[in-house]
Amino acid sequence: MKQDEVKKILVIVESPAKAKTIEKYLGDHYSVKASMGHLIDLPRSRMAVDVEQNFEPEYITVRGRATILKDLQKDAKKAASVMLASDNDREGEAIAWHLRNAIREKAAVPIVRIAFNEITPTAIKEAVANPSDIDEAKVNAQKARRVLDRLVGYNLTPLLWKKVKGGLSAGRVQSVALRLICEREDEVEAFIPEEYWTLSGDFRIKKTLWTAQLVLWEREKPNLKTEASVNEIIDCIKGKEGTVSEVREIEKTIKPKPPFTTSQLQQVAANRLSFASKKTMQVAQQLYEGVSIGSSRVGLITYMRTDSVRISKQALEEVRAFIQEVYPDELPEAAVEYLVEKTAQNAHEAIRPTYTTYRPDSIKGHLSLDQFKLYSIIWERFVASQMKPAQTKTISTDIVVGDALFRISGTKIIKKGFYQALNILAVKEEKNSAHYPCLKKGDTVIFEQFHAEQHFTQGPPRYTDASIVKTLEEKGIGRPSTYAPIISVLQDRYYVTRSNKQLVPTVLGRLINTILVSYFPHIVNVDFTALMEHNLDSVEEDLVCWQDMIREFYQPFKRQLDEVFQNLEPIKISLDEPTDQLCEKCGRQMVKRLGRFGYFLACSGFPECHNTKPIPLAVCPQCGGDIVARKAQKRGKEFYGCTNYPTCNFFTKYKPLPQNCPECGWFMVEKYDKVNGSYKICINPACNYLHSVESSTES
DNA sequence: CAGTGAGCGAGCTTCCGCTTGACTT
Repeated sequence: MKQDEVKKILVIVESPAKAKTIEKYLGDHYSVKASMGHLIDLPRSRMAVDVEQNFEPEYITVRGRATILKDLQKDAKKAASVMLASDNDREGEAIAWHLRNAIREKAAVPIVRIAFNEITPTAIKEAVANPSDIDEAKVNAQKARRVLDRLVGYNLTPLLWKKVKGGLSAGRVQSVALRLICEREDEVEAFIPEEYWTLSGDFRIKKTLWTAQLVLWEREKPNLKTEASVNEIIDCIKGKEGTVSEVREIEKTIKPKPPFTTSQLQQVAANRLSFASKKTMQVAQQLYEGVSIGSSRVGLITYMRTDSVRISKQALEEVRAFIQEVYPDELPEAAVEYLVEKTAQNAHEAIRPTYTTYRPDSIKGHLSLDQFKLYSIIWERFVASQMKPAQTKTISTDIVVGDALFRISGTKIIKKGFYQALNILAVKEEKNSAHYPCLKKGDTVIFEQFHAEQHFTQGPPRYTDASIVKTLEEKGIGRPSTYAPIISVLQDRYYVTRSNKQLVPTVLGRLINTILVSYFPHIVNVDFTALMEHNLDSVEEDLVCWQDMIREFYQPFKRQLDEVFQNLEPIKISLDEPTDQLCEKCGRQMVKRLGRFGYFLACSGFPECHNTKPIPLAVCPQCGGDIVARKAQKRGKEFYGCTNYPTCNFFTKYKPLPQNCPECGWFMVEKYDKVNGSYKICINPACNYLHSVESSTES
């Protein structure tokens, strides 16, 4: 009874997983609760920024978050004091500020702000011992950021509704991402592949056949545009003896890479594991929240939304002890330091395993395949980052034949260094050292055969999840928590589609981009965010008042906005795509059209003919009808059924793939299970055709 | 725990950033 009367100190953090850990560190006198992000924000339904009244924002409790806020207020009333421990960055400061205001309304308890940049007992205890006040200037910087994004988004978007059509959107971040993707597509289209040829020659040493590449012809880089030009060279050198003119050895030191930030994790997971950004974050969240190992639940990685490569002292000591034990020769004298980007807000550590001692292989049985893969790359990258560099030796051998210079080179690892910790992350050269021929200057070789090979110059690559995230991060656009949602929103708006792993703009996406770039080039610009961040810094340093910053941006923006609203003619170009289907009602061609609920087939004879139907995805194996996407009653998940329902009740929750089963002709679907990962399989339960996929891009 | 079944062509939609769960019978 008496214990209940002892008032505890209420600590409020953002993430519930963090709350649990911190409560453990702080002990009985503290109660740690989570806000789960922002609880108070601008309403979604209206602008809620009073441009006449000095840009005063109107804040409300976020829909669905009222109970959390009420509970926190209740807890605060019963507490001895409150410590606001939201993340130590701009958004975190704003969360703390809103919480303080809300708690003050209901409870007369002392409220302080505490901050820490890592979840370790030392850091937490130190933070608790050094409370401070909320940094009002930082809060103002967040306010400016929030208001600016609202003004941009909620002004540009209705312009698109009015001039193009409903359901569209525009914003400081998404519209720049769209622009990048569209401009890259322009380059891809403008690119004209050029033919070129290369020449290689085979020679033998004992039993082994080696292939050398032509690198110089008459002392110049060969510029071979046609097969005839290659043959000319071959004619000149055929039958001549080759002489080794030089053998060079180049040694190279290769340093390990820093531990993962969110952006780097998404890039590597996309490139190595074929994970979409969204999937990477979902799986990382699972690892962060914890998996059951034995009877306990273990959070396997640190927080996954971070822009920093910083590592806690405690983790450094642990990983060094681990390396000492497992790879004793690869432990550097001192811990390896990595530079934290100047633009990073640095509120969290890098993404790393919480305990290095949980080696991927030792806990594989407790993880799904995807969890195992993602955990492995996080673990490997972290351990490797604190090991000694690797060393390679490249032997490059030049062989002269007449006026031609051929070269053959091979690289060998001479010191494995951090490569020893890499398994999934290892690349070919790291796994097995390349061969090279044992030749020395003056040796002669006989070329048995020459090969002319035709090539074409490659155009610029389209953006992928990996490369768009990389670019956005480099330009400072978006934050770790938004990289994945940015890609999703472009797809949800039908601005961009995914083809294999590539991001391809749709006709609609390119139209929207053209409008935005034509009339708002300064805003839909990679430099706009950089300028904004620069100004926010001035607000944060209390050099500029946030309203002045916003006003300077808003006045010209508003003028331009009014002008475009008034003078731009509504865009009426057709976005319909022709199909080879004919309307069964009137015989005219059907077209693919984008409606409120996605694409559908419509008769091109509209409005005389009102025939519409869903897009067929596959042929029904039961009755030959069309399989189409359906939604279970409101908010339900999408499923796939036959258009002849209820006569035919064929039904599946798996999305049909474009190809049919080569064995029975039924359609194929992609399934996932924890043991095997993703695979393609025939929908026919009696058919066991299975086609495994190494890559799964969908989440 | 399993079952899930329109419409689009009119009258609602939207921003960025912080965080997790998530339908009905």
